[in-house]
Amino acid sequence: MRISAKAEYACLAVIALAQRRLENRPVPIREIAEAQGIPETFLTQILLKLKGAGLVVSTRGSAGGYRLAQSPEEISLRDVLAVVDGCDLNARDTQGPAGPAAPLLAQVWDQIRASETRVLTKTSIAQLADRSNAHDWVI
Amino acid sequence: MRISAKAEYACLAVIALAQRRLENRPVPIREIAEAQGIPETFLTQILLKLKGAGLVVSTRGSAGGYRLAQSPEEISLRDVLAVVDGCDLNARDTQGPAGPAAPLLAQVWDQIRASETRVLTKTSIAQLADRSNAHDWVI
DNA sequence: ATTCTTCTTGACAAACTCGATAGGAAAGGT
DNA sequence: ACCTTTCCTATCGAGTTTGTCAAGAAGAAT
Repeated sequence: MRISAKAEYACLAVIALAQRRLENRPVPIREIAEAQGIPETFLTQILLKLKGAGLVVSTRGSAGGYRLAQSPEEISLRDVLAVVDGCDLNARDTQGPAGPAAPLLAQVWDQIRASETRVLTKTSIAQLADRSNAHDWVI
Repeated sequence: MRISAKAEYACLAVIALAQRRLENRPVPIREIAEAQGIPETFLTQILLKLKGAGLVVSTRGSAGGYRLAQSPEEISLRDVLAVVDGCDLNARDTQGPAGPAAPLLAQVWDQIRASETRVLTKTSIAQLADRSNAHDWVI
């Protein structure tokens, strides 16, 4: 029903990493934060989770930063959101009000989540990164 | 992305009212709360908002309670959710991070919201109430 | 009139989200 | 060796969500 700020930031960060992949060097947090307009301290925590999930890898030190662990074509929006939203994307809460009408509603929520998942799964990070580059090109 | 407890409670309450419409009498909050497993004091606030939006009407006094203001066929799930979620169902936040890739994501979020709205608009309270009655009938 | 039921209203508390702050650890440059 | 850069971790605070609690107002039944 509602897209959290954390989720959006995570997606933007991964897209930014995909766009700078050709430079073949780690991208510092600050650079991503400034480019995408994300609070730097919050992005720190998000990238840490993405690293824990194996989506990105980090390098420490003077020329350190983050880079993608996989190719952008293999990463879907759903993969990113599954990390930050705690994997409860399509695992519905089995602890509903348990009233007689609750299962009916749950059925509708499932239907909504299914169409949501369909869109997220078919949208890869590579698609978004390319589209964004194309947009910059026009300007 | 996520369905709030308040939203689910509101839908359950309206469905419950639809099911007891033939009895032609106001249904007290307590009765709805117990039947659907909703915290009674919280349901109080939700019904107040639904009344403010003109979806239900209330009668005070000894034989008082709530009843639907319209026929269940005219009420869609979206109508109910629009009330409790503060009308920001399809009005996307124009205050995004404003980074270069943000519009691309906003486009995807819009796509998701659109398919969401499609499901919610086509699902009427009457459909859910009937389905629930049929289910009880089988048992 | 009194009492009982029910809605109405406002204040309050626990949990989560969004972000800031501060200090530490690892690695590279000099 | 030293110092800078960067990641890493923990904690704290404002705001929202999710409820709870208690006192009040309005109407029906007796």
